[in-house]
Amino acid sequence: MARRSGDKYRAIIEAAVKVIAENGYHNAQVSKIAREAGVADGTIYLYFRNKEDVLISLFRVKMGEFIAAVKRELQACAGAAEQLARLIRLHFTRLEADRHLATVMQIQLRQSDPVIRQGITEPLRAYSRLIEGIVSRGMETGEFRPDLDVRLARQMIFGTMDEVATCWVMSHRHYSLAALAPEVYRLLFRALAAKDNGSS
Amino acid sequence: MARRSGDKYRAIIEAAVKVIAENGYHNAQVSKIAREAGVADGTIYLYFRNKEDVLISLFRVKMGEFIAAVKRELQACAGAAEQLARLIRLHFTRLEADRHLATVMQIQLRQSDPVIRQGITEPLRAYSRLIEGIVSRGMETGEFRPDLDVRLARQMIFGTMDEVATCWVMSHRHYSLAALAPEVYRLLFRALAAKDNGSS
Amino acid sequence: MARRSGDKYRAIIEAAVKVIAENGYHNAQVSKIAREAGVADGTIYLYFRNKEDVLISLFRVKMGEFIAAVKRELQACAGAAEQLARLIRLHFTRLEADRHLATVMQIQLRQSDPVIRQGITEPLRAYSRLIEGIVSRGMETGEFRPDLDVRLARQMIFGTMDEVATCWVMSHRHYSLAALAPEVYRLLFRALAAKDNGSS
Amino acid sequence: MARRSGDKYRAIIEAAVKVIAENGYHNAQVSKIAREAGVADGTIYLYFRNKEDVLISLFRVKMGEFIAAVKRELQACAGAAEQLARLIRLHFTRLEADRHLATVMQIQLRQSDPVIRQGITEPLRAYSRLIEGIVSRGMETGEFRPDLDVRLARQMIFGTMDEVATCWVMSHRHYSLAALAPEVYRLLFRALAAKDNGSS
DNA sequence: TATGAATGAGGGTTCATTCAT
DNA sequence: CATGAATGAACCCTCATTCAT
Repeated sequence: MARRSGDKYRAIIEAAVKVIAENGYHNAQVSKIAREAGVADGTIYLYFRNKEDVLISLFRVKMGEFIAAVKRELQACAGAAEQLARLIRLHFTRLEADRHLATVMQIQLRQSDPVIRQGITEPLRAYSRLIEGIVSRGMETGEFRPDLDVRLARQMIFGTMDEVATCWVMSHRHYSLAALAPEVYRLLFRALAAKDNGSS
Repeated sequence: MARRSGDKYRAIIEAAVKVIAENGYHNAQVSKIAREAGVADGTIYLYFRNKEDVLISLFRVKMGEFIAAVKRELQACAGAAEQLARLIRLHFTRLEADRHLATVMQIQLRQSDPVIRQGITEPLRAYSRLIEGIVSRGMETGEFRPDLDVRLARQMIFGTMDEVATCWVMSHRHYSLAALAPEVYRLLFRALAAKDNGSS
Repeated sequence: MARRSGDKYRAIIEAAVKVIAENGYHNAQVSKIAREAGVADGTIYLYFRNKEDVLISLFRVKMGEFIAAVKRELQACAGAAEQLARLIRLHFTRLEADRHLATVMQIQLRQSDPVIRQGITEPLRAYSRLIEGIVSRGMETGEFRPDLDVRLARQMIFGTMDEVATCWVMSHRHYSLAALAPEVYRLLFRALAAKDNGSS
Repeated sequence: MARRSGDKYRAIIEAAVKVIAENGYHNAQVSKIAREAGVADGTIYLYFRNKEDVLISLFRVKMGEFIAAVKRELQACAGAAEQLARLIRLHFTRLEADRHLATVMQIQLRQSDPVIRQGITEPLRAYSRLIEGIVSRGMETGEFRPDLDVRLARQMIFGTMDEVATCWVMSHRHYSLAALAPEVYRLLFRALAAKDNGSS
C-alpha cells in the first residue's frame, strides 16, 4: 500500500512536515497536506494507510536518515567521548538546519495518541541503542566511569539534548542551537567521565 | 465566570486527571469528565471557560502544589547539592505516588495544541526558576562549578528527570521510579560539581 | 441511547420515510433527514446509533404497528379464510394509505446491506409467523387442505401480496391497490382451500 | 464504447457476479471486479459505460439467457399446466445450479438505485410476458379458469417463486430448492385451475 | 486495446459548547 | 447554581472515473 519510493511519497512527507510545523498537528488537515504536496487528497491514501501513518512514516524516515548519518559519522571517531561530542553536535545541527522538522520533532510529534506513540517507538529505541552503545563503549575504554547505569546515562544524554532543543524551538530560535553543543557536551561528559579524567 | 475554588472545581480537575489518564487525551470528552466528576456537562462551563481551560487549570493546580511543596522542603536543606538531591526525590516520589497524574503529566499533556502549551508555560517557567535557583546557589556556595551556564544546567536537570520519568511511565511502571533518585542525583551532581568536589 | 419515546424520535422516523421515499435510500443523507425532521444533524445521533439504525428502527416501528393492528383485527374473524381475506385487505390498505411508506417498504428497504437485513429479520419473521398462524388454523378447522406445507403456503401468500404491492408502487399507483384485495384473496384461497370448498 | 461481446466482456460480467455474491453489493468495488476478472480497472470502462452498466448488463445477460432457455423448453410442453410446472422447475434449478447468481439475483440486485431498477425493468418485463403467456394459454385451452386476471395470476406465480427462492438463499441453502418445485406447482395450479380440474 | 496512478467530490459522525428550564 | 438536550461545524476517508502512456 505504501509505496516507499517515488516523488509523491517524499513530497507528501515533506509537505506534512511543513504543514504540521506551521499549523500544529490538530490543524494539519489531510487536505492541507495534499495541497502543499501538490497532489489530490486521495493520492495520500495511495501512499499511506491513513493520516496517522503519514505521521509515523514521517518520523521513521526522518529519524532513520538521522540515525544512519550519525552512525556513519561516529565510525570516524577515535573514542566514546569524541563520539558523544559529535552526537550532540549532529543532533543540534540537524534540527537547526531544518526549522520545520525541528518544530515537528520537538513539539508536534509529542502526541498522546497511542497509535502514533506505538509507531514512533521503534525508531526511538534505535536511537536509544545508539546512545547506549556510546556509553558502553566509553565504559569499556575507561573514558567513562565503570559503574554507570547505562540506561540512566542514556536517559540523561537524550533528555538533556531533547530539553535543550525543545527550549530552543519554543524560544522561536533567537539563538543558535548548534553553538550550544560544546557546552552541553562538557556538562554531560563531566557526569560520565572516569574520575581521573581531566575534562577541560 | 470561572470560580477558582469550590468542591466542584476540584472535583472536575481530579476527574479530568483520571479520565485523561485512563482514556488518553483524545478520548477524554467533556461529557466523560463531567460524569466522572458527578456533575452535568454544562456545569463544567460554570467553572471553566472551555475544555482547554480545564487542562491548563489542571496543570497549573498540580504544578503549583508541587512547586509549593518543593519550595517548603528545600528551605530545610543545608546546601544546593542537598537541595538538588531532594528535588529529584520529590519529583520522582510525587509522580510515583499518583499514577494517574504521572500519565497525564508525562504523556497526555504533551499536546501540540498551541493554546494549551501557552497556558502551561507559566507554571513550567516557575519550575525552571526554582531549578535555576538551586544551580545559582550552588555556584555561589562553591558546591557547583562557577562557570556553569545556568540555563543549560537547568535544562540538563529537568530534561534528565523528565526523560527518566517518561521512560518509567512508558514502561508501565515495572520498577520503582523513586528508587532511581540517588543514582540520577549522582550523575547530575558530577556534571555540576566543582572540581575538587569528591562526590561519592 | 435510543430514546424510544418523545416527539423527536417519531419526527425523525417520519422524516426518514419521506426523504427516503422521495430521494431513494442512497440519496437520503442524514442531513436531509434532519432538515426534514426539523432537528440538527447531531440530534439524530441522540436517538439512533447511526444511519442504519434509523432505517432498521423505521422498519421495526412501522412493521410492529402494522402487525399489532392486524392481530387486533384478526381476532374478530370467524375463520381462517376470513382472516386471510382481512390480512390481504389490511396489507394493501395500509400501503395505499401511506404512499411514502409504501415506497420505502417495497422498494427502498430491499437493501443488500447485511446489517440492515439483519435488523429487519425479526419483524419480518413475526409477520411470517402471523401468516403461518392463519394457515395452520385453516388446516385445523378444515377450511384449508390438511396436507399443506405451512411454510410454502406462507411464502405464496406473502410473495404474492408483496409482488402485487411492488408492481403497484412501480406503476406509480395509477390504480387502487386495495381494490385488488378480493381478487388476490380468491386466487390464494383457491390454492389453499380444502377440495369440497365451493369457493369462487 | 461498450462492446457487447468479447472474452473480457463476459469475464467482467462473471467476475461481477462472483464479487457481488461474496462481498455484497456495497463492497463490490470496481477495482475488486477488475482484479477478479483479470483486467485493469480502466479496462472495465472500455466495455461498460459505468458501474451501473455492469450491473444492468449482468442482469440482462443472465436473465436473457434464462428466458431463452425457458422459451426453448416450454415449446416442448403439451399444455399450459405442464409449462407452468416446467417454468417453476427451471427457475429453481437455475438458481440452485449457480449459488453466486442466486445470491446476486435474489438479494444483492434488489437495489433501490433508480437507474439500476430502470435498467432491470425490461428483462423483468420479458419474464412477466412469458409467464402471462402461460396463463393466457391455460385460459384458452380451458386448463385454467377463464375469469383469471392475467396480471394478478402472473404476480402470484412470480411472487411465490421469488419469495421461495429468496427464503432459500437467506437460509444459506440448507435444503434443496429444486425439490420444492412440485409442491409449489401444486399450490399455484390449484389457484389457477378450472373447477373440474382434478389436480394433484 | 490496455493500463493503473491519480483524481476529488461527497457524507456519516463526533463532540465542545450553549441555553431554556 | 445546575442541568442535559440540542446544536452544527468540521474532517477523514472511499471509490467511481479519467487519461497519459
